[in-house]
Amino acid sequence: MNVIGAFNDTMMAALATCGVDRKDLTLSAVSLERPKSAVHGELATNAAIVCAKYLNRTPREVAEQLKIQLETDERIKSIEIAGPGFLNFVFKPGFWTENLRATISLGQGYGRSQKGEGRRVLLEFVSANPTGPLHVGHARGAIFGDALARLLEFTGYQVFREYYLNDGGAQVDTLGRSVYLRYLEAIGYKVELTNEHYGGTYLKEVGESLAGRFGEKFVNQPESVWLAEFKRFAIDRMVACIRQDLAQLNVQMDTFFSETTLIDSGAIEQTLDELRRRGLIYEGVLPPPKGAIQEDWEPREQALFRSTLHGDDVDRPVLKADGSWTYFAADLAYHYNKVTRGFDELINVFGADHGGYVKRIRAAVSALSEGKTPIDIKLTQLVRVIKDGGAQKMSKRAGEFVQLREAVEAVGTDVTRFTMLMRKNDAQLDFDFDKVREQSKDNPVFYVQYAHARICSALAYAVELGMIVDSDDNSLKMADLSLLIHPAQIALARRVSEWPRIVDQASRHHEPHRIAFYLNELASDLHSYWTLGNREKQLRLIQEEDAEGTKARLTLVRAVAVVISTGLGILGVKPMTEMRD
RNA sequence: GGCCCCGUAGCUCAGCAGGAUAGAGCGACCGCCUCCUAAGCGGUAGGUCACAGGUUCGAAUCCUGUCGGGGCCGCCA
Repeated sequence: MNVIGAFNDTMMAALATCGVDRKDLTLSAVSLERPKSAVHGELATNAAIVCAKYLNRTPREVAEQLKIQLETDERIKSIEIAGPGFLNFVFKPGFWTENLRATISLGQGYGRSQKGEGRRVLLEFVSANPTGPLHVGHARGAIFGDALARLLEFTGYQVFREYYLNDGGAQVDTLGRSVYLRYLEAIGYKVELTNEHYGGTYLKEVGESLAGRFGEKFVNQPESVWLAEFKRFAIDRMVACIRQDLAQLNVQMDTFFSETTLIDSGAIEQTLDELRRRGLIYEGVLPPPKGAIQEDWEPREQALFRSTLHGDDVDRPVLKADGSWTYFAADLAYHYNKVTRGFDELINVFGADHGGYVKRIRAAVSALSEGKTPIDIKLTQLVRVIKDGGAQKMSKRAGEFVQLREAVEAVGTDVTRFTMLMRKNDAQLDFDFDKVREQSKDNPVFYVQYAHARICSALAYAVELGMIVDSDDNSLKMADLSLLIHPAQIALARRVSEWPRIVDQASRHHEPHRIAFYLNELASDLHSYWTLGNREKQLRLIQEEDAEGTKARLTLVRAVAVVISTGLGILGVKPMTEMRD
């Protein structure tokens, strides 16, 4: 049920009778939206302006004809032509309020759509190197990706959540050597970690486990004896740790895709063979990077991927000087794998430090799928952690980064999630430890939660008074909604009606933050209405002498609660039914 | 040098696929609880949407350039 969408269809039909071909592209520029100012009606359209040129008539004429067409519609109260040819609509109150009944009937299904038509989307996110626990910066990608997944599922897509595990590169050797030192340390040797090692104390227990398992077996042994085993052991531990961190954020992966399986299975060679067959791999010499002076740079002939044919700036090497694959070669194989798994769309969520990688991945997918598989790459910008009034530096190698677990334990999963979703993904974010744990009004999540809790409280009170049967919605479904006539009530109902449209836009743009902002506005409308009841007694939700009116008003706020609860669900935040301590 | 992101109120940020008089929160100031939760509400003050061109009936939004902040730039991942 989407009353605005339904009216939009009516309008488009009317436009067709004015002579606009429904397939014409100018129709995509036609909008039906809530004007900024209330004097321009409840909804306004630019249809007449947009189509005037196409119809070879003045906007005013088109507007007049549209007005006559639509004026007889039973939903309409009045239509006004304004400015250069806008049509401003005011609807009968029932247009908005009857939607409340539908909202309650549909419950968590209100706003859900089948826009995605079951298309299969592979969403790759987090993909942090398995060399330590997640930190606050990773949390943003994790939360963004997970909320996006929920949003897409809500709009009819089938989403697969995947973590790409970089368990094959040199950084994993570093990890293996680091735990070897911790292993020696656990046995009782004095060791010195250099900046060639990961110094985080979280590796100590890994060393202790290894000592417990192997005793002194690997002491004074060459790397070739122990490295492979220590690497594997450490990675398993790190992955388990990362899973825990994600679970604490309420994030679950469907798959962890291992880089080493690509190497071991020969998938990289196969992918490169395929590309070579298509003439996209060649031996060549790259120009030196401009600007930044690199004293050790030397021209070298190497195998290159012709990514410039697919929109990249330079061709990319796939083979290192020592004969091993570059990271990008593995990535080509990985994305070839994604393409051949038959997904309809790919989405990658990267951290800002991978910004320089976007074009070559796009080029890779374009080449590997022959332009058939669309890919969207979302970058999440940096998170600055503010603690004790200052920004914290994060350096994994030095082991002094702010661990995610610590943060979530301090502020809670819901607050962490909501806070990070109140920012657009490509804007920088300050995660202010001190503020966010205050549980005060500086915290938008409490504002929304509070609105929901207030409604639950009122409903519970009405049950206590015997005015409705229980918090089950059946007693509300029969309410006489024509009793809702106050502007504040209509405004609230109107906001509820916007929900399907907000969901649709957020989904289309891959921007879950729009849900968070909408919920904030909805909560604001609710609080505003609630407080009006202090002054104007007839607006108070529960009035014992007015049973029918009470039901109607409770229907209104119950619908608000449904939307808040659904919206929070998309963000992965639990609604609260009470907030008393 | 090249590429990507950002530049909107004192601060942190929204601004929907170009629409009419640019918004919210925080901070400042003035008000509102005998009452369904004041973790709330109403009001006042605060803007050359970085700058300059261009496209358009119409630009914070699209294009080009300049300036400023951040990120990245073969043999790290």
